[in-house]
Amino acid sequence: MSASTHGPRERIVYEAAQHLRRTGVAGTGLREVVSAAAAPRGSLQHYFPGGKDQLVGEALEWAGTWAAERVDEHLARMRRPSASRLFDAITDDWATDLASRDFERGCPVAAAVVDCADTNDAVRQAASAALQTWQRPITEALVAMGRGPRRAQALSTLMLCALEGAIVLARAQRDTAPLRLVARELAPVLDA
Amino acid sequence: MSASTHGPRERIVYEAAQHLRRTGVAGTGLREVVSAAAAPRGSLQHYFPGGKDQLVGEALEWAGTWAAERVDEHLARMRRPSASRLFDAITDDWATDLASRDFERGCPVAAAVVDCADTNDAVRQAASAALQTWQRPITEALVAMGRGPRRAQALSTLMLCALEGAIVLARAQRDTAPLRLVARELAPVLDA
DNA sequence: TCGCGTTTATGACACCCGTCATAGTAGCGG
DNA sequence: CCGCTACTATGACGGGTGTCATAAACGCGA
Repeated sequence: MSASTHGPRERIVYEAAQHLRRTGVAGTGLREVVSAAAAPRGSLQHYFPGGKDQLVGEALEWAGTWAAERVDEHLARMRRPSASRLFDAITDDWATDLASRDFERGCPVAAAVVDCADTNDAVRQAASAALQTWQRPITEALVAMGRGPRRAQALSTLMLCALEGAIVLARAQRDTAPLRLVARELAPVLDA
Repeated sequence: MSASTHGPRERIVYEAAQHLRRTGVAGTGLREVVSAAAAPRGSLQHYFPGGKDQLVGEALEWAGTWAAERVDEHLARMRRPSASRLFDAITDDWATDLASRDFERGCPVAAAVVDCADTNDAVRQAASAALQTWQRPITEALVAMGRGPRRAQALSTLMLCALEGAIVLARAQRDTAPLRLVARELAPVLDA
């Protein structure tokens, strides 16, 4: 969960993602990111000639694969996996993260969509791709549990919708209740 | 849905809300809002001495009450209202709005939360209040349908979570499918 | 030791931001 | 007509933004 491999480039991408989670795309200053990453400012134009768009894109990609790996970890840890148990684990992850950091950080993908869906198609596509990266292992797990591909896709979409919305509500009211609620209410649908 | 009463002040608030929906808080420039509202720039410091925070706060409040009224309209139009039918109507509203405007505009409340939950508590509180304003008529309708107050509250929270998340996913992939999906999948839970 | 890619350093650029100070104009009651 | 309030107009300020140009240091192979 910390700064992946130790190069400055990786640290910048990681720190960009974290900053995205807190203040969105427009609120994320490149100078600030670089200084938080303890990286030289000159590295920006060297490693990210595509400018801010490229950096944000890579941050989203990183976040997507990180989330996907996290899903796999949860699945590996379960002795008898089920859809509701997986969703429980994911929402619990987020509830813990939100509460422990005082609701500072949300989902970077949601931040990118909300800020850029209209004005920056490159970022929007990166967000969409990150979402797919995240969703794939969930869908595959559901298939492994016996659902048909279509049904698995629908259920994983439902999970991400409820999760993203619950994160927004949780941050708004500074309370993890929405996350616990969606986990509880969706369980019957997910396990049906 | 257009510019409420015709005063410059109202137009500014309305236009601020619309701009929030497109580019978030940080991406919303005051000069731009004022010019879109065809209002004099001087009106800003006259009507909103609290600065940008006040304007954003009022925009969120306006959006909250507007959404609440919309809920009441849907309920009034139904001959035999049910939880799933109400949720259908709401998601359908959003799907139509998103598609008709090419996924330009999302939910202003989500935008405010994503951008400011960490850095601007005044805006965060305004977002939370708007969410409550929106949720109340839904909860009350569910009570009128026979649910207990606690259950009604839980179900309305579930609706908003799924809706907010579905809006994010829909904008990311430029497809209203997530909205239709959550409406379909949640129906059994809502009507149980 | 030289040379040459890779990486870093730093300052400048033009632009947009929110806020404020200040002066101006309407419009209405007296 | 005056006077006062509500509103508008406009320019400036300080600061932050992403981007670029340019030069310096580094590090490794020859």
